[in-house]
Amino acid sequence: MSIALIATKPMIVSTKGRYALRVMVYLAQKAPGEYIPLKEIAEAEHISQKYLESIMAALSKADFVDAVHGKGGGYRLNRTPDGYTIGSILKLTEGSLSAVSCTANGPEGCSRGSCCEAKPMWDKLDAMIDGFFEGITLAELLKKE
Amino acid sequence: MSIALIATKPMIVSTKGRYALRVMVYLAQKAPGEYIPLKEIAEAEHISQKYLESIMAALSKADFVDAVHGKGGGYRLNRTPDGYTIGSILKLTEGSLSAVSCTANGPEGCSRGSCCEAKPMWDKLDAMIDGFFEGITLAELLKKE
DNA sequence: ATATTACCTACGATAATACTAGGTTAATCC
DNA sequence: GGATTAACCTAGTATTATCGTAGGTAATAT
Repeated sequence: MSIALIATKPMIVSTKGRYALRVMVYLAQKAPGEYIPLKEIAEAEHISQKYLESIMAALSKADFVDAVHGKGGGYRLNRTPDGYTIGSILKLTEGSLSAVSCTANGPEGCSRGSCCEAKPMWDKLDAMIDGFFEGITLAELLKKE
Repeated sequence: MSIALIATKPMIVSTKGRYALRVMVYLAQKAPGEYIPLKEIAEAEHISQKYLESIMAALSKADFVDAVHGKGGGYRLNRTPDGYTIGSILKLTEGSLSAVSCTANGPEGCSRGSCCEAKPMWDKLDAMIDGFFEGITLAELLKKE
């Protein structure tokens, strides 16, 4: 069984980051403290469970969620939803939110950096995007509309 | 001859769009009305001339630049530098500046759109990025620092 | 013990970017 | 008119990252 995917273009936030966000939203909507098995999340959200596993590994290793094995186990949030910024979740899964490669590899990632007319613009853009995502918490995402 | 490239991640603005910007900046710094052959630009900017050709085709077809064949020919800007927004140049070459695929394919590009908690956030982000790039002209990019 | 669930390593399919190759058309200069 | 210059056109390729699959191991429950 294969599902036709809509043609994708490189984006600043890929499927991976958006899946992570959806899992976090799902967990946030559950009773606090309750452990939710990944199978349930994958089915409810129609996301490949196997693919989700790799994402959960990152979230778990970074201590964004608690995990317990075995029956009755699963994942749960570690903090209240207002304790997560969207930026922190996306940075963890995407690695970086830089909009251009010029700024993605540290301050000296671009050899033309010192003489590039556009560099200040990219820096400003990155700062703006970072501020945008760091200014929103998971809790705020839940309040619909 | 092959040049090792720095590992790249998908970005909102790819090499293509940044090359287009560099060409436009280069042309803007020349005497207005003067035709500049692509060979000169490619050498000065250390960009593959062949690759630039495909970018120039888009800029020319969209009437961002004038082009004349033959000796003494080349490309030149069509307007004064303040007549181009960075957004217009990037949209032309990148196709879209959407940060997520959810919003890249029109308002109804995502099947989950109507019930997605994150959709308003993506829309807001896109609007912010669009406003950012549309608020900067080529002329402003030239004024260093 | 067995079922459940997280965790780990490796591989594969697809698609886009960033090129390369080789030509054709149009303009200028001698 | 021929040669040169330079834009334009079509097609192909290498690399890379994303997205997903496959099959196992470790830990916790009944």
